[in-house]
Amino acid sequence: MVRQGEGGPVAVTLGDVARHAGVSLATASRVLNGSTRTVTGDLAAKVKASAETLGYLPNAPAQALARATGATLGVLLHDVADPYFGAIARGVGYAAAKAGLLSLVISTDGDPERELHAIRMLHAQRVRAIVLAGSAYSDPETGRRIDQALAAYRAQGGAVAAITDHGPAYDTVLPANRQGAAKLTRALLALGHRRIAVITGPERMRVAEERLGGVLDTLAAAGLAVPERWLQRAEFSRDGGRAAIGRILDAGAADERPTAVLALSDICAAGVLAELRDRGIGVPDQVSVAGFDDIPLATDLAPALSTVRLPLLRMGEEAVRLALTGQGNGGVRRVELAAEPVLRASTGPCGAGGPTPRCANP
Amino acid sequence: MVRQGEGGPVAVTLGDVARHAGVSLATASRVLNGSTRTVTGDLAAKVKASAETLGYLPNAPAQALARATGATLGVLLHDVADPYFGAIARGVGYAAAKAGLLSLVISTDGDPERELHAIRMLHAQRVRAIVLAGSAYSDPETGRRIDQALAAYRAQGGAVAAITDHGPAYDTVLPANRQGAAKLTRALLALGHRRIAVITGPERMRVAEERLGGVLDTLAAAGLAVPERWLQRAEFSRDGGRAAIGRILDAGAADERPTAVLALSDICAAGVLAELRDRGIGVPDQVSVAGFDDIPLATDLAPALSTVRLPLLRMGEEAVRLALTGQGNGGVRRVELAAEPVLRASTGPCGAGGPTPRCANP
DNA sequence: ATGAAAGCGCTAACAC
DNA sequence: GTGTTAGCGCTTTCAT
Repeated sequence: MVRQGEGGPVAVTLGDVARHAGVSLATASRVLNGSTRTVTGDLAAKVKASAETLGYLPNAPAQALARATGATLGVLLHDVADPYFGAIARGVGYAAAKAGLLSLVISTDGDPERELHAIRMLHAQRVRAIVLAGSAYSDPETGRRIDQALAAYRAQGGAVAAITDHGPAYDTVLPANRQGAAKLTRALLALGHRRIAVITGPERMRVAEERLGGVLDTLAAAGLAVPERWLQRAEFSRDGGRAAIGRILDAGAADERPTAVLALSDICAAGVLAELRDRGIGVPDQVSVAGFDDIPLATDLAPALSTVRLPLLRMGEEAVRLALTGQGNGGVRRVELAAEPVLRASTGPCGAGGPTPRCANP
Repeated sequence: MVRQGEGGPVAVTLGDVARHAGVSLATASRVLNGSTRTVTGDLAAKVKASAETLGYLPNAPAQALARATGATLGVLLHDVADPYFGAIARGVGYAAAKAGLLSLVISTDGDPERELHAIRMLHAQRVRAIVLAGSAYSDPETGRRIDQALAAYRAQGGAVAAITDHGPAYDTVLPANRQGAAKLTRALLALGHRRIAVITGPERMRVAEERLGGVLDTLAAAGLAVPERWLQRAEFSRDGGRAAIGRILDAGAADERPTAVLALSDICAAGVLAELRDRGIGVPDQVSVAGFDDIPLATDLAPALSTVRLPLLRMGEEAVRLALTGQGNGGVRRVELAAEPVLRASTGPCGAGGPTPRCANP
């Protein structure tokens, strides 16, 4: 009942190598795939030579079956084509490669159902680890099912690590969203801005909430509050940002505008910049704009975007490290990664553009 | 000799489901994983119920071993974090998901050795297909070894598809690099530009050569040639573009400047724009700039970048389709995808900025 | 240090 | 339509 690659010659197996080298299957396995047991250098050489001449390539699924765990790992994210996730995927891939693993990347577009399905697929694949990079924001019901799926996976020896908070159950890499946001806010205050608008993400999105918290707390500490019309929620996308700034600008007269707009994601900020340009509003002269993440694009926007730098690649690498080391030993581990503001051309001192903007408290 | 997920309970197997449902292994297999054979609706329901209550999850490696082919596919590219490749990876992932496959993505940074190694890993995984998305430019020696590795993979039933030309051996998705470049060039000519500089990619990079060919031929047809100092090679990266435009500008006096610069990749063009801005050279007033690819970033640059739109997502999807359908039937298939110029704010009529630029033939 | 052999979980002949 | 059974290629115990 042997099926084989459609019409192709069947692959060279370990058995072939063993026979060719005149040793047992066990010995061949030991030399070709790291075992604790040791083999005479003499035989080892012979086996290697045979493998080489025969062009032996191990059958990974067979190994995975026998070892009960594969040489792969999975990453769950919203969209690989999004620069934020692309960079994380790269970091994960890099660390995976260093550990001899291949990485399966799955774009879920933030759809919890697809996320759930993806977890099951990865579990079925017996991946060594799952990295959660999409900022999960699901209804409690689906959230619970996702946690269950993950728990089942872990119960069978799988490792899970999260990037940004996905609940207390997982080892997680935490960029300093809150502190980064606070620092950026202080920088804006130092520039004299008092009339600050904020564009944040969907309500259930943890990263967004953290960042928003950092902003609002800092503002509060300075005795400031953000009027409701200047606090907009938007998808973390270009169009989301564009629409949000539109709402802010349309909410009041021209002299009732904020002097600074803080978009809690760079991709959003790009939309803000675009809309501002279309409306002929000068940045940073009439209004300062800042983002968050420091995706590569940030430098290339005009004006170059002030933002908070997140070590995206590093976040991916760190998550893999977390997942691959000492899982299940002590309690849950959390590694915090610093996030520093980077001030570029899109922000300037309040009132720089002339007498128009009022820099006082709204 | 049963090893199991570190300390965890062992997984529910098909056997468990069969026993629980009171049917044979074969029957359970047939209902749970599509077989041609049909099963009574009655039994089928029972099996499904058992699988559900037991929380059965198939063991993909075991299936792959038994079927001699896995439920995965691999994509080889330079760097997922690069917007061009990120979009392609997304398209591949999308099509893969539609076919019920998971996708392994590997960033090789264009290193032929790593590419070779990656192919072997993917082959070992028994992936169903390999998509070549990195524009291969290797020395002939490594190129040959890569072709061999791919041939071995195909000999065992693997499918290969390429995005952009990777040699005559593979089914390939061909964006109209040459025609797109030609059309863009004609658009520049129509704007009155005659003094055109070109920034292309590394010499061995096929895509770059195709695009360059399109530009040069079109120019030649108009009786124009690009002076050597205005034809620069650069890595397809931001810094590559930046350095290249620097060389062009430094090559002559200010009145010896090109009136238009054609960068054969958007990411390069972003660098060009940055350098121009730093030098205080107005775009498009003093010099027009255009790119190639139409990555999402292009719209967000200031001025928004004129470029050639490539259907990146579609390219990825199409490659998967190619790989997954009728491989090995007729000869090699090539699907051409249109590439249309998109004129935005970074290009303008020659001489628009005042009397300075000479729009005549250099 | 080496070999023989028993599975890992599943699929697909083949028989009924 | 359903069950029996022989592998798929590899790892790992167990004996030598």
